Order: sequence, then C-alpha cells, then structure tokens
Amino acid sequence: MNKRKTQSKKAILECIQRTGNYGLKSDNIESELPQFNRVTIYRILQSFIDDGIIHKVISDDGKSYYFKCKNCGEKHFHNHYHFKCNICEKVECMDNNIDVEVPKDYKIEHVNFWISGICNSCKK
Amino acid sequence: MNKRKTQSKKAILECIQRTGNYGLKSDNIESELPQFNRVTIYRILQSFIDDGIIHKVISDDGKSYYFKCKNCGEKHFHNHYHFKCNICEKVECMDNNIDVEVPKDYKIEHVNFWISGICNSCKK
DNA sequence: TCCTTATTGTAACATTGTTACAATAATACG
DNA sequence: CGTATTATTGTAACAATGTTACAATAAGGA
Ligand SMILES: [Mn+2]
Ligand SMILES: [Mn+2]
Ligand SMILES: [Zn+2]
Ligand SMILES: [Zn+2]
Repeated sequence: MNKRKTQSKKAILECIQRTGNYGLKSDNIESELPQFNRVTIYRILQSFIDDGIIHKVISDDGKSYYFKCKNCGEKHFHNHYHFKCNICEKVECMDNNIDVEVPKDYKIEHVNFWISGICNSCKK
Repeated sequence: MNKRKTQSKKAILECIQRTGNYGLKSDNIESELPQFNRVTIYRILQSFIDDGIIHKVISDDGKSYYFKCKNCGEKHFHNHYHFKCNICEKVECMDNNIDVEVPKDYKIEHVNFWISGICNSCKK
C-alpha cells in the first residue's frame, strides 16, 4: 500500500516545478519525457492530483492542463482563473480570486474558469 | 452560396429551443434525432454558432455543451457562467454577469466559466 | 539478497470530433 | 411544373485524448 518514489514520478514532478506558474498538457510531458509511457504519465498526473500537488483545468477547447498547487492539502480549492494567450500559447494560473455568487440554494463544488486572449508580453 | 432551410436544421433548432435555459450535448441531440448523422449534427451546430444562434461552452470534464444565445449578433459575448448539477446533471446558463479583472496589458478575447455543484431543486 | 507488490508497459478499446468525397435534396429559373 | 445548380448530407476513414485489463518490471522492506 506504500507509495514508491520512482524515476517517472521524479521526472514528471520536475517538469511541473520547472514550468512555475504556467500549465502543462500531458502531451507536453510526453514529448519532454519520451522514455515514459503515455498511460504512466496519465496515471502519475492523477496521483499528483489526489495528493494535492497539482490541479487540472480544462481549457476552452477541451484540453486538460496541469498546474502546480500552492496551498492545497487534502481538498483542492481553486477559485481563480487560467489565462491562455492566443499568440504565445502560454497558459498562466492567475492569482486573482474570483467571487462568484450563485443563486440561493445552489452549492458550488468545483469551478473551472478559463479566459483566452492576449498576454502582456504579446501585446505591443 | 445561399443557405438552405433543411429538415435537419429545423429539427435541431427545435431541440435547442425546447431546452430553454439548459444546455445540450451533441450526443443528446443524436439520440433525440437518430435520423440524422453525427457529422451533420456537428456541422449544423457549428453553423448555428457562426450565425449567433447558439454558443458552445466546455464543461469541467471537457465535454461541449450548446446553449441558446439571447442577444448575440455577429459577435458572441458571454461573460456569464454555466452551472452543472452533479446530481440531476442538468446544465444551466446563468445570467449573472461576471466581471473579471485581468492584469494591465492583458486582453480578454473569450471566456469559459463553468461551475459544478448542487442545484436548488436537488438540495433538500 | 530476496520477496512482495506498487508501478509500469502494452494492447485494445471508447469517446469526441474532423476530413474527403460521393450521393442527395433545396431552391431558382424557364 | 420540370430541370439544373449546388448547398447539404451520409459514409468511411482518420486523429486526438483518455481508459482498462493484464502481464512484466522494479522499489524498498525484511
Ligand atoms: Mn490554477
Ligand atoms: Mn450561456
Ligand atoms: Zn502571449
Ligand atoms: Zn440538480
């Protein structure tokens, strides 16, 4: 039942650390780490989510992006948005918290906020 | 070059009208209208989007949902969120507008805001 | 070092969506 | 109305993304 520290987990974690505030798709990891199998990468990413190390966000074209968590423990909480620049294609995890009001008697369990546009460095 | 009013377009439009404020997935339409081909349904939905009749939103599990537009013309503008109830599975287009602030020199081109949780009728 | 079993690789499959091309049916026009 | 034009549709084939079952491998405790 004990988790094992494997080469693949180390390598994938390092990928994620290196990207800082930006997000990664699983196929980004695949091409950076071709020695590991696609299925393995999916499994490890899921286990990192379960451990509160990363969070997954769905883009406005249905792709999955993975981001480092900052202060997540057992439960993820991410009421912020993610911004994809349509020019440089970088995806940033934005710290601005969004307070959404849902109607009375609605209960929020999960949010997925995505914005696409032009980032500051691509704007002239 | 002229658009033609076909059986399939009429039937799909009626599906969408009937759902009111709720969203549909393309496979919902497929099963309601088995006489039409999958590809045709995708094509018609895309043409409705181009005409400003419906808008497409991506759920937090990567599925595409289609919603009636209220006042969209050439350009879509939808700074509202969509709420999926994890119990009854209905997806509602919510009218509350969300004002997001992006950092200086960022430009918003498109938003996709999704919330899942429990709706009022499923909550006791 | 050896054993147990957590982890990985492989193959096969599912879902969602797209493309190319031939067949069909809306519409315009005589 | 009948016919021609071509917008639209159906079909098959493909691509991208993700999941599952099961056999092979390797992490780490004894
Ligand atoms: Mn984030
Ligand atoms: Mn909407
Ligand atoms: Zn950019
Ligand atoms: Zn509900």
